[in-house]
Amino acid sequence: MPTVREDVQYDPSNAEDILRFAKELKGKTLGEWIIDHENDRPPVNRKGRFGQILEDVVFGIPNNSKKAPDLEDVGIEIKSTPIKIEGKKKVPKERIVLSMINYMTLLEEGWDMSFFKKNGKLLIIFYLYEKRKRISEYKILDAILWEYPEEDLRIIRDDWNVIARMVKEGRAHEISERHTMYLAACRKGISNDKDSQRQPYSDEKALRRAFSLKQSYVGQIWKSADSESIVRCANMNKTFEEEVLDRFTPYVGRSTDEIEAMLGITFEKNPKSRYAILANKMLGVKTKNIAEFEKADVYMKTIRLKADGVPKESMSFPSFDYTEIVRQKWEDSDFYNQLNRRFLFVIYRADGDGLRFENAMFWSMPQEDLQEAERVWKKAVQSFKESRFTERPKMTESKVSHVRPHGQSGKDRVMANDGSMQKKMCFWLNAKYLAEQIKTCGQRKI
DNA sequence: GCATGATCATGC
DNA sequence: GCATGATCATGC
Repeated sequence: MPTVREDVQYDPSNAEDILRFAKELKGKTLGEWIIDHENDRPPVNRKGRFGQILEDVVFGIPNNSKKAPDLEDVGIEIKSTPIKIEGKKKVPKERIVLSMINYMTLLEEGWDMSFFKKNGKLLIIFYLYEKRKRISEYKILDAILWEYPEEDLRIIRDDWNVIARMVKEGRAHEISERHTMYLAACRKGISNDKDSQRQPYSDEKALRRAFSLKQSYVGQIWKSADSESIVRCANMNKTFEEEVLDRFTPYVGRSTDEIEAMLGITFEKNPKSRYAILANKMLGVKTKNIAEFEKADVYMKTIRLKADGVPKESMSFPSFDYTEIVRQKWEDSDFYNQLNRRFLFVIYRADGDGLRFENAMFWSMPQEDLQEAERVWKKAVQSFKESRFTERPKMTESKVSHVRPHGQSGKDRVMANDGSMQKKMCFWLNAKYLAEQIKTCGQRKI
């Protein structure tokens, strides 16, 4: 029996071609395939039905539960997973369920055979789940070929070991999803005795379980589908930071007009985000979601210097929630988390009427300044606790940071910890402090 | 010229 | 509709 039907429009032995075919599904619905099958395949909304139809009708792979991946030649397993709309965001609706766990054979099969061989490479089709629609109407959002990044694989392998160890210790019946990080043993089927499984080192029956990728991890995969990778095609001998800074090199010293001309962009108006947009363009990416930036928690900020090298403005951070902040400790506060990461400063300097791109640099806050920020934060929190909302730390009181309004207008108010309505505020890094940091950091040279 | 308050533009 | 990054405006 052939692995795939003969009329499929892709080459099942060529991963690239499979991905091409899958990408072409974007924007389509299963309805486009199953019209002719309406009678024998009523599109009832039933768990897993979307995946079955997709594999069968679109990819031409008959339903099976064999050990080998769906596309055996290239070792690719096809998975479809629903995305739902939550507020304004699209997020995964479920975990992705992988192969069943067979407690009796798990240990002898080992990591490779029991897990990696079938689940190591996934072709993931994301579709938009909409409550009132039939599955033939769900729109396919995206398709990606997923291979686990090295650092994720380490964690997943640890997760697998946790599960295997419990089987080895005769505790398969105690396995739970909360024991693992990315990979989980999720329950499968109904929880009655009839459905329970034997395990090798105990007489106790264990629930049927399958390997699955946790919903939060699916969220990471989904996000990465949506972002771009800088190092994907980069020179492997360079570090990530070197690669990033190199992208900016051709523009160093050029005026923003020149850069815009080089990049072929024009601004009709003069949006406040102009230089941030320009920074993204110089990096050579279309979106803001640069995969490595997200993973490494790098925070890109544009800075405009006056001719004398001092930033024109202080640097703002997201506004805080009074009710939250008074309950938080410094170590788990938002401001601490915002500061305690790597920054990428994209720096422009005033030159005549316009601006010149000076350079880009990575920066992290020195420890002693982080302590100073902590002092400012604690002072602000103390004032809020005592309902002294106007006595917030001013720029003159600390060399590092201060608190200032940050709303959409002066009328932009939020509920404070004492129930009163107060102006929306945020922490800022002082312009002068930034000037000093840029100077010392700049001497280390990019 | 600087500190502080206020607001704009974008995108989710 | 609002959070966010960024910048503008004003008064001392």
